Amino acid sequence: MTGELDPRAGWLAGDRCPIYRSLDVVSTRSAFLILREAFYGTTRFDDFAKRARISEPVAAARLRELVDAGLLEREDYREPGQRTRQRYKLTEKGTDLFPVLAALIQWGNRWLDEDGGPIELQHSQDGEPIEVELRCAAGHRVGPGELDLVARRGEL
Amino acid sequence: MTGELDPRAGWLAGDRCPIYRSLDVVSTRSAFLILREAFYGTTRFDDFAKRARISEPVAAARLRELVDAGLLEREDYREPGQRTRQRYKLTEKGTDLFPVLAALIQWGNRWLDEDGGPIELQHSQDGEPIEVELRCAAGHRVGPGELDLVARRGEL
DNA sequence: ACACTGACTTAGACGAACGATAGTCAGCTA
DNA sequence: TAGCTGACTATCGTTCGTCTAAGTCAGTGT
Repeated sequence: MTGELDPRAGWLAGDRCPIYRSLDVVSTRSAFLILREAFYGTTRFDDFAKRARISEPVAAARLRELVDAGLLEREDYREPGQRTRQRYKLTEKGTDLFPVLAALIQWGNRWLDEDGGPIELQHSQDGEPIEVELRCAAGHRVGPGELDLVARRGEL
Repeated sequence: MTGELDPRAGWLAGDRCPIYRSLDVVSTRSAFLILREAFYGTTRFDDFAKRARISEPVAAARLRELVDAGLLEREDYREPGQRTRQRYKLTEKGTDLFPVLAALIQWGNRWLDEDGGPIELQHSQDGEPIEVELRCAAGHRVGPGELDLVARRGEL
């Protein structure tokens, strides 16, 4: 990676760094696993704990944090003949984190599993496999060596 | 997200899940920050510690783990008149993790910073801003509701 | 020969993350 | 009214991630 930004400055190391900030919200394994379950369609407390294979206290803590951070929202709902319960739904902010998970899936499939991984993502319209890619506003696909990191106007 | 996969099965919860496996390699904040620095061009031990703002013992531990996992490689090098030193370089496996970092940058800029974030990624060829996107093999851009999670042949 | 620098390691302490186990509480259902 | 279930909370102990402070060690420059 190149760019006008002098990496020696290290000025991004502070809390303005978007990576650093993002990691404030999802830095733990359990947070990622809870989000994974949310994307898979899990909505109920017990299911989060069971499917993410984390203990209930951890599930409760993580769900609370993710709700506080605005990635999930708690919603009352009632099935006929049942009492009112809560379910957890991804907000737009939470949904927008999906590329991170998708990139982890893709990388894990490619590098950590001999068979290319047990699952893949497909486009529901045509069944074609999905890839995470970097693309510039002009529509070009961007390879690893073709990107610059630049400061926004007024930031340096 | 929909798909043939019954989320209730929870069969992905184990260690075959690519997300889970990926998190084995990079689950800590310091690992992400070390990788961030590697992408920014950092190569030397001290610089990793300083720029990622982590202590030297943590830098040493993380660098060792990342080398063991095959994301970085250690290389001897010698500047004229200097003694032989080591530097850390991203391998292909490590480089291929960049979309994860890029997705975190994008999400952090969008949701955690009022001004859209201090930095952005640009295509070095034409200076256009870069986005992380999901695209299927047929070339369609894939939105949040348009993806299926499916098991690979022989996996279910 | 001695100081200096880069690249670490060692020791000790602390809080956060996590698991296991057990308990609570509200509202159906019998 | 008593039991059952879903959704938690409480307590305890352990491991993990991290820090600070200090020490090591090899090669270079003086």
